[in-house]
Amino acid sequence: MDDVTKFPRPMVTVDIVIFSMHDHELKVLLIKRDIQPYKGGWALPGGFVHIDEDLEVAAKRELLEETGVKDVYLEQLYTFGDPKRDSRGRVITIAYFALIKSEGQRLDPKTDVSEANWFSAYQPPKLAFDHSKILEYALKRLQWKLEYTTVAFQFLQDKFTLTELQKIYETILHKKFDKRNFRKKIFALDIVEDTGDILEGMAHRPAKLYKCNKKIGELVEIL
Amino acid sequence: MDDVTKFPRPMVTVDIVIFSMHDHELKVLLIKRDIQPYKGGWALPGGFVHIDEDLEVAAKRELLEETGVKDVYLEQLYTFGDPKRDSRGRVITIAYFALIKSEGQRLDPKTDVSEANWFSAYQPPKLAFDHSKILEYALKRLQWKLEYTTVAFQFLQDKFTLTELQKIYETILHKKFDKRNFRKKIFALDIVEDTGDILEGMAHRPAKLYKCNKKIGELVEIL
DNA sequence: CCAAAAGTGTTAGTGATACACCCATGT
DNA sequence: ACATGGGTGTATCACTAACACTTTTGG
Repeated sequence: MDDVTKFPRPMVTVDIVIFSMHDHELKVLLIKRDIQPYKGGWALPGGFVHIDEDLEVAAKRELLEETGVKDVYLEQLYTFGDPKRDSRGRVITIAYFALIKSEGQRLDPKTDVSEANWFSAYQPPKLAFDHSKILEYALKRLQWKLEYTTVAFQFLQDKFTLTELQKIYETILHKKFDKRNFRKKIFALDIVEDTGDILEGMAHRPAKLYKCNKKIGELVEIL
Repeated sequence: MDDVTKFPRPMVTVDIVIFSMHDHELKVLLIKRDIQPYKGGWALPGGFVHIDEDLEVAAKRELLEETGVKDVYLEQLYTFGDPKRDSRGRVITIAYFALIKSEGQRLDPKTDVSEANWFSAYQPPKLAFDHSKILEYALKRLQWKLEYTTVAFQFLQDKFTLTELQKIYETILHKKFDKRNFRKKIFALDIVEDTGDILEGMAHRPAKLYKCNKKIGELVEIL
């Protein structure tokens, strides 16, 4: 058996768990399958890796094709390879984890998909294949990243208020933070900068707008 | 294109970065390749995933076949899929991260391999394919795991002295710790238990032997 | 008695938590 | 003037970091 290229080969896909924050709720983007198996069911966007295509490139391509979403924060999540996870045969999937700014983009699926939609990440519908397991794994990663890196800013526009930032943390980690302590911590970490602008038009005192001065995803112990 | 099983398929392998601690040095297990490409060169143990085999099972099987090592702590590390990483064609590899007790096992390669040996993990020889990159990634994971989980105990026998434990940390993280503070921390975390035994026969005061009372890899902020 | 590693406490500083009131705006 | 969320400081407690000497053994 010297010619290793003769081994039977599995199929390889990428699946993307993409999160966003809408109306103070964490959302995950799902697509409605228009082919079997699980036709008509909801699934993570994803698809087959082309034979000459890098994995991350494949993930970005599938995301764009199936949902119209681009310019995301993307990182590899985990590879799922249970031999029985797909009834069509051996399919190994490399799952990716993506974040996108709230109200960032319109959904505009192009291929293979009848519909793409945002769902509550904590109460998703039943999902095809082992996608529920992948989603759970992604949620854990998101929580971890929030506490130890600056990914939270990825959910926000370039300019944001500290209350918006705090809500991101509270929503994803399911706990309340003390406003004064939260701000003290953020300032002490020196990860935001006052832009000088304020958010007007509210029926209360206008909030200062800040921007992030670290690279997204940079390792900084936040909480 | 409804029959997705007709897509051209990549090859899929697993590679295992297995660490151990010998003579206060972190070691990685490498095998000498006896087939092309990189014949005669050093590489991480690994090989093709069988068509009906779970990924973790494949990693354990390859490790046993190529090195004789079993009963390891094993977790998935990362999936490397650069289309050019293997000259034989498209090969995607799921890298695993493994730890084994010091002086745990004898090396006893069975197949496809002329030789298996331990090398300094920080000054390894030139490696085949992109295995240097995989090793670097594994070293980072190891350092992280050491600080935030109880994996360090995986390097030690069931009973160990606190100085042995401290040396694991110092060797892998490249820094010295104060003996008193280190012990205070470990005791405060309540992760070790006095066995009542002592390590005799040294030309100095004998050390107490402790055991770990947490599951290996459990999440506990150590340092 | 010497060498070598084991074992042990205190202090000062830093960061975490808990907590309540005034401010600026739109209606 | 009132409702709404924005913005701020202090006191306590817990944890971290720095630091040196005595103990026990074998040779």
